[in-house]
Amino acid sequence: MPLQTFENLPEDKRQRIIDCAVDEFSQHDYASASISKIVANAGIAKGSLYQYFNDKSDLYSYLLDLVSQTKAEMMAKAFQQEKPLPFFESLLALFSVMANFELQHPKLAKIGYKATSGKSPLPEDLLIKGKHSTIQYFVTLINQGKISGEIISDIDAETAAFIFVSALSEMGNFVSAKSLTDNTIDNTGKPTPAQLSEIERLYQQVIMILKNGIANKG
Amino acid sequence: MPLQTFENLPEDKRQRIIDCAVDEFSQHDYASASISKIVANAGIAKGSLYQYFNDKSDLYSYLLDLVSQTKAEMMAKAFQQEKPLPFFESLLALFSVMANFELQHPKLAKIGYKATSGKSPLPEDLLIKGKHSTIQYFVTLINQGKISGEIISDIDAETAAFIFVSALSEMGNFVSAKSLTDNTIDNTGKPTPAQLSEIERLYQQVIMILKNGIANKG
DNA sequence: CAGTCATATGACTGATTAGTCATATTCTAC
DNA sequence: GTAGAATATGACTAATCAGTCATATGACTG
Repeated sequence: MPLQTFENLPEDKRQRIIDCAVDEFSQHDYASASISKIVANAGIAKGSLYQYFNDKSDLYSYLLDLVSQTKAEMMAKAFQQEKPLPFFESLLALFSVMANFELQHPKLAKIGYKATSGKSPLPEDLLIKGKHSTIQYFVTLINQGKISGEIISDIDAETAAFIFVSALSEMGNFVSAKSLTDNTIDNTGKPTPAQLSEIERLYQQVIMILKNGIANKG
Repeated sequence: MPLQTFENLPEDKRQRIIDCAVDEFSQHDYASASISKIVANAGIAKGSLYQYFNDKSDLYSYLLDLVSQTKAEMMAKAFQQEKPLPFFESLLALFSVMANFELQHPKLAKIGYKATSGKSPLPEDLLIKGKHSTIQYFVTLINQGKISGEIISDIDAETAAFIFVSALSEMGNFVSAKSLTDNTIDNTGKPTPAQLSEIERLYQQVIMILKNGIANKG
């Protein structure tokens, strides 16, 4: 965790350091990310950074926390409402949160993606554990769907969960790849209404396919 | 491309160098992969490596070629037969090839995965082009399936293709993650029969879900 | 044996890295 | 104003990196 000195910093300076660190770690994996470049961009002395963080991995942990906290906040907002939703509405809400996270915090999303896709100093078993717990979350959701009768009971929950997680983790890339080819981007960092509706269409289509399949049963 | 001198090398030495380079580039992304470590492991002088390859990126290109050639060979073997298959059988064959590639050449698979998942010196647009062309391949396949009546005609082909590619690219990880938790691994590098049947079950399940969906329509 | 040529070598260069630490500056309290 | 604590600094260390090059080795030729 960062030292107290970092929390004591004036807000703008603290934010500038975070921004520069996020920039660097979103563009390079852990090993290649350069502390020297971060301090140069942030306009502080290297020694100063080591007043705020114990070492490189301490800074990296801080950023990972920032990623998961930001995502968790968006989740909490989306699900703040009442009772458990029907399965496919939960799925829609989840996809929506993930897509919005990608659009509103693309750099944080990249850091998270790098962390889970193998290029981070996280021990291999921790990574696998993380993925496994994400899959388990979906397994639970799917099993609830089976009980409520929304989902075919002899679907393999783990396989279905795997497909969801794959789609979910690649959707961000797909969305941003599509954005790059469109001319609909403004560079304010905020997604345009055109992008938003395009994305909404995308994940509704994805859920449609997962729900009904693509085979013609006529 | 590698220089002629590399092709002239005695087979065992050449293979040792390739093996060490594959080891290094499968464990680290391009920037972090170390030429110094490769030559140390291979037991050759650093100068020697530069007799065989122009520079680091030349060696890397060689490995990427190795990845795509190896995969292409497996594809060719799987599809050497006659006429175009029905859509879902093509899909099954494709999944099968990818899973076998992952199991038989896990290190090459890792290099390929790193190259497409953002951490390589490949220009961004080339990466996107690569992904796009993979998706386009599926789009074509799906559109053929629509014409032949196997696939619902108002499915969005690009969205479906995206789901396939996502599942395909994550399947390798999923398979190897499952292998790690099982006790069924022997360390000869070859997959055990138990693994193979487990994997076959997995991608049959995946195709089942993509085909029919998971919703209960009873 | 001598001459020629392809290959092998590892010390070296200049750049970059994470992290340190003695010194300097700034802030707080009296 | 002044003592003392907290913070800021950047030159420095030791390690590592990709890439170079003068020299050495060894194989083949006449």
